[in-house]
Amino acid sequence: MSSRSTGERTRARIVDAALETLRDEGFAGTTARAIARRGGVNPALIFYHFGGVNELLLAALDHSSAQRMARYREALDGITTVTELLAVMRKLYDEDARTPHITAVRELVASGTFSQELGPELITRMQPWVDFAHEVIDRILGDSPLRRSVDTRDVAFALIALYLGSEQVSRLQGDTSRIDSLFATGRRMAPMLDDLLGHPAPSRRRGRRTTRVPIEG
Amino acid sequence: MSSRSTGERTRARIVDAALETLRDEGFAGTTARAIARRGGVNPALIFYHFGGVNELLLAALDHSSAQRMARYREALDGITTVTELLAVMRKLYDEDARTPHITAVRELVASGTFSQELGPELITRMQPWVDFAHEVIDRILGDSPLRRSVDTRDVAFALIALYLGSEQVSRLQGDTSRIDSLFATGRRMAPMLDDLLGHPAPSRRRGRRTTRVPIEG
Amino acid sequence: MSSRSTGERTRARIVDAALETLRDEGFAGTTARAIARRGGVNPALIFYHFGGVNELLLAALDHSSAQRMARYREALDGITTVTELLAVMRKLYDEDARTPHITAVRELVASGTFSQELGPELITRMQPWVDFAHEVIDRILGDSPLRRSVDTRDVAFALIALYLGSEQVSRLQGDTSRIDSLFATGRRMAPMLDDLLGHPAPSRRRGRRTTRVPIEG
Amino acid sequence: MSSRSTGERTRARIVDAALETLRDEGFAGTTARAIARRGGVNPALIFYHFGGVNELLLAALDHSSAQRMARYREALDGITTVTELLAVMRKLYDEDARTPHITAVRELVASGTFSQELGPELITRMQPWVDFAHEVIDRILGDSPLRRSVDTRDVAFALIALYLGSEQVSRLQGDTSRIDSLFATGRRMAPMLDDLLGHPAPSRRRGRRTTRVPIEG
DNA sequence: CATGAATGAGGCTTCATTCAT
DNA sequence: AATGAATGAAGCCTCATTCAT
Repeated sequence: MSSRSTGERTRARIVDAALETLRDEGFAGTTARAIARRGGVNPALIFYHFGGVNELLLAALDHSSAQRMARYREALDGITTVTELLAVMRKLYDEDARTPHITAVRELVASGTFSQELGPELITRMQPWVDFAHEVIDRILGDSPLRRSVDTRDVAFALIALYLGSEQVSRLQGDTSRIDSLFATGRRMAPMLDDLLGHPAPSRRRGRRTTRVPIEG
Repeated sequence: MSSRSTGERTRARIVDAALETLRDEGFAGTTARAIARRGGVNPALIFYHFGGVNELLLAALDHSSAQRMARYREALDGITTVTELLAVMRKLYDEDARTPHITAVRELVASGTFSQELGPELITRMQPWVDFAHEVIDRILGDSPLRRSVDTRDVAFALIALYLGSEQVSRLQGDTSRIDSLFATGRRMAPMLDDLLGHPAPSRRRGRRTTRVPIEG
Repeated sequence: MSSRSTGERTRARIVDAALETLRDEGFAGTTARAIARRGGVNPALIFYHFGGVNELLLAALDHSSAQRMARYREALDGITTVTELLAVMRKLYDEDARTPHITAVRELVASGTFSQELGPELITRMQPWVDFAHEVIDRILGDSPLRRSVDTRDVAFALIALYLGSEQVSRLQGDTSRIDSLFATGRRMAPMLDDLLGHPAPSRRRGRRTTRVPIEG
Repeated sequence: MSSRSTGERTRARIVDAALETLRDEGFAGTTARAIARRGGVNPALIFYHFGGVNELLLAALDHSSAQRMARYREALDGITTVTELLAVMRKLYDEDARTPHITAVRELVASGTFSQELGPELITRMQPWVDFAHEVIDRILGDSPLRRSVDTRDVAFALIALYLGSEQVSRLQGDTSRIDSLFATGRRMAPMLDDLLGHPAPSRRRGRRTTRVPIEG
């Protein structure tokens, strides 16, 4: 159905343009004019449809976040081991990186932190991700004895911080290969962590893995 | 000796004001006027002494970074275990948080990422920290078997990303207690990691600790 | 038809204001604010409509130049003698002096000479006038024997230099009467030059003129 | 004798630097700082020694003008024919162009025209040159019959205007060869003018020259 | 729904000039 | 005689936002 009204189509164009501008120009470069230029629309439409630039950015964040959350929930559903987690996260991160999502989010979080207008809205919008991370971690930790010494909310917080921080640093350095490498290191250590957590090694490799994971393993 | 010339004192005031403004107003709020107001100084002096706002911010970063690096080197010298590392880092982080340092650095990194002027300078200035982190990690990993599966540069990258990301998220949320909690969790897990790394448990507790660290431990 | 859009009218007002400001305040006094004040317009409109002060000045030059060029071409069409040339030039110069044109042009040329932005643009815009002058000179020199010793491009250059220089000096002195006087002297010498060039004396005076032109002639 | 006091030497350095800056950067680029930088002195010295930038520029003009006037007077002394005039002027112009003089003067005249401070001073300083030109023209015209139709003050004005205008245009175009060419054309026409003025042809060429001067003549 | 025009605030920066030393 | 520091005015330009059409 192409039943979307003209206005809806315009709104979608503007939202997409906003995300792309955030990714390509950064928050400071994401002005009404820059967004409009990229979207091929009149800058005044941003105000007409969204009320202002900040409101547009939040709408764009909501849009992107909803899409990604759905995907994350689907992909991480049923994950119970670190090994699985990392394998799936690797894929999800690739997707995040292929869309403007991750950079746009980080730019918004970074630059909205001191904005009285954006700050509170960003906190609200980050909470579902914190809860979701917590939920996944919780599931993976299961009833492992580690549970007693680990605050799962801390781990959720750390993972989100690491996610944002990694994107930040690699973006600054203009080199994302370190993130690939980090995932690789993570996956080599995952079995060891799963071992600590009392998770059986993946069935297809049962009996072959040990705690010590050689690089080529 | 208070033999500093008038100019040196002014420059120092401006540098301090710049760091404080970064911390309290964020990068976008760190305008020449805002800095000058905070420093009780004529805005033109920023250009007279530093040539421009960006140059001032880099000078401020250099200043803060040099101080912290000296402190970090001194405090982490000789550290060989995760347990020690976390204990010292806890102190260092507290210091970082008491000064404008950490927030200022993160604001600069976040907002300078898309700046053609700041970006390259920030990369250069971040490198010594990356190298330093790598050096410390390297020392702690020693010749542990884990070495074979862990890329120490990935760990250095991850720690720096986690450092920046944690500050970012807690600053957005306006709540730094999560970082305290994270450090606490880290310290409870440290002995386990040290165990994995083949480090002997701290002598005063020898024989009492096991891999499983109870929360109240 | 007064069907010009609001924008066109505003642009025209700004262009006129720019030329008048150049004439009355000189290049250094032709700031965005000064132009806007004179045009009764918000200074930001200069940037909205023209992109910048320099761009506006070039647009104003183009506007004025196009008008004058059309008039010059029309008025000098078919002129073949120095006598005619001076008679027509006298009129054209009066027109130039009644509009902001001539002073504006000279101010732009003078002050744009060292501007990397304006310089090249001014050269480009001066070329048609050089070509036009050359064309007229060429026609007047005809196939006179003088041709062999005179580089017509030199004469074109000299006339333009004289035009700009005369305006410069008389403007500095705040006295334009010298230019009137110079034209008068020129017209008294014109028949002599035409004689040298082999042009017949004007028909209505045929047979009466000689090379020697008495002042009262 | 190196009996010049330190102050005098400094003043001279500043004056030279001012002229060079005018020539190389134009009036707008001739700021206190730019002059001081070029002269290797402290900007405040300009105010200490001259009272202000404008006063310095006038002092520099006086300095340069006095030197050139002495040279012009000496070189043009006794000149009575157009041919001689052009030969000497060719040399003088070369000198003018080798020093910052001519460009500096023109920049000052052009940019000072609208300055309430500089304008009147420039008029005063230009007058001796107008008088001098008039004097030379007067001598060359002698008691030629042309005298009756030519206002010698107009010619003086025209020559000065041509001098300034030529420098202006050639400076804008970044090409001084047209001035060489113009001098050459002038010299080819000079004998004809001298003929009109009743001056005998130069003795060494007596009998060979006619009114018609072929280019290769 | 869309547009072009307009506005006022505020950004960085440069300048001539003065002052204390 | 010389210097480094300091100041206030003014320049250009960009932005979010609003309004009339």
